Amino acid sequence: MDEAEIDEDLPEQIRIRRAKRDALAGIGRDPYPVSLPITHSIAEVRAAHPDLPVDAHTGEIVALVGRVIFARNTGKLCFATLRAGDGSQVQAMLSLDKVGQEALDEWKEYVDLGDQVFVRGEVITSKRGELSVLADEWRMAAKALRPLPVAHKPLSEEARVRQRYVDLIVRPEAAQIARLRVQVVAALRESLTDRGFLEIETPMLQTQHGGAAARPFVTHSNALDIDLFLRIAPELFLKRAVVGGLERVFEINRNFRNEGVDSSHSPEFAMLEFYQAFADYRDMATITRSLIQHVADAVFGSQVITRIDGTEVDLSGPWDTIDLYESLSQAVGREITPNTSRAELEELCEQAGISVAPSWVPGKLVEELFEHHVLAGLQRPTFVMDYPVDTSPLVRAHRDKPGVVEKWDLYIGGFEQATGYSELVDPVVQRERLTEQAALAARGDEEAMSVDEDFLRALEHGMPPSGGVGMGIDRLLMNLTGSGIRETILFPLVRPERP
RNA sequence: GCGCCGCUAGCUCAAUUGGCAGAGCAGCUGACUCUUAAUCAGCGGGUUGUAGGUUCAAGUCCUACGCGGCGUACCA
Repeated sequence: MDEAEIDEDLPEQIRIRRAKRDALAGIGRDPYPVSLPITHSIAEVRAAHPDLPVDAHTGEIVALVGRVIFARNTGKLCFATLRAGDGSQVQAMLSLDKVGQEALDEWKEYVDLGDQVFVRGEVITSKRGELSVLADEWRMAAKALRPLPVAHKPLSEEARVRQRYVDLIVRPEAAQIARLRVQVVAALRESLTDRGFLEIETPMLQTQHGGAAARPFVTHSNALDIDLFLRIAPELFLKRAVVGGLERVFEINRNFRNEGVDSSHSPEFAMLEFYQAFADYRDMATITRSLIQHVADAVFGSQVITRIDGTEVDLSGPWDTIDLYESLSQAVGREITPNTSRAELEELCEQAGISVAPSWVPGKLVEELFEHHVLAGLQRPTFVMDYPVDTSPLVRAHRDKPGVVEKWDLYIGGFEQATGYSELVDPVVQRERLTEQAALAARGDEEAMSVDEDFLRALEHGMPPSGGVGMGIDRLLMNLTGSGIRETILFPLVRPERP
């Protein structure tokens, strides 16, 4: 296809903008100049003049760049609202008096919504009081070839996700969430570092499938000629570090799980995991609560947060703690224990309308029943304590209660926000558990872990009693902002568009 | 995976029983020196997701496929 044919296919608005780009170049105005003599950011100008009276002249000359998001042209006076990436805005004014006929005509001819423009001039306020730069000069900073979507109608969710660059321009909340995420992660790092935790990086490409119950993505190393797994969790490597004497470690990084995609699940998601030697799951619950509360204080200045969607979430105070088996027993009006028979659990599942897969272990049935009967009521932050042993192969047995492990799940806003363990450190017991997992895998359970001999060898060198926590970063953002997971991840995975 | 709903102009949406494919914003031309989603006058812009089928006639009905949303299952 030659260029003329391509031009034929382009939508009218893009053809016109291309022509403007070419025309600018034709009159010696670079539509994409390599540098511009900028003196101020829009935010700086705003901050320097917080409350000027109407029709004020400051005498201060500034030169700045912003994207044109609204334009109002009259015969001899043009207005444009310029927005910077941080969301700050200022009005540009071009009057015939100041810029002259030629510059004014060029402005009207070549500037479209979405263009980034440079203006230099005096900081003033208009007769309606709007903070403005009264230009004595303007230049194109970057000509946009595509029209901006309508600013007053919400972009469709698909367009927001597929073209986040546009979403970030037209929807301030999108940029707000992106910036919030950075602050949240920084606050977590600061908190953990202050407690003596070392941030370490462990393999994303792993030769064994372990650390969580999930189906992995598989890839291949040409050099080694072996299949590799994108990690589903960093757990087994962080524990190796603890064995080696790095007694407080954490990692904030991506995990990959080849599973469902919905409003709270993404195939790649960010996770904080941290491990502390000589701590147990109760200590880890305390730390987790103060981490999240510190994030709230640091980012929002309060533990009671008004979210972007207007709803409120209260993260303050001590959080509720409930026992998994006790709360379930209460909810179903019958005592459920780790000894409750599989038949009885299946019957309860049937009554609750839960379809039971034959591969499910009894602990899985208990967790399903718990989610069905108890979970819906959990809006306030709540630690759910003491899980079945057969669904938690990396957790140590409870010190008092037979049949359960020292594990909690933290629920906030109705979904799981974090999980914490007293880690299983006995290499003999760990080997038994992993061997059971491998047997499940051999029977076709694609989520079951394999027997990681190197990990077991590490444990055989003696791992101190330790607590560990995994916390979803995207989900923390969801709880703090009230958004779906695809809004908290800047560029979530989407199926490619067809050519 | 399964089920339901959707896909129409650059963007957001409408189109009655199957009967001429429309609006707002954006764009183009013109007017306007204080606008704020500026206003006024005029004008363009469409392979209705793709491929088939039924019909005198399909945006609308049927089939397949693609993409998306929601629900459900698995998972954090």
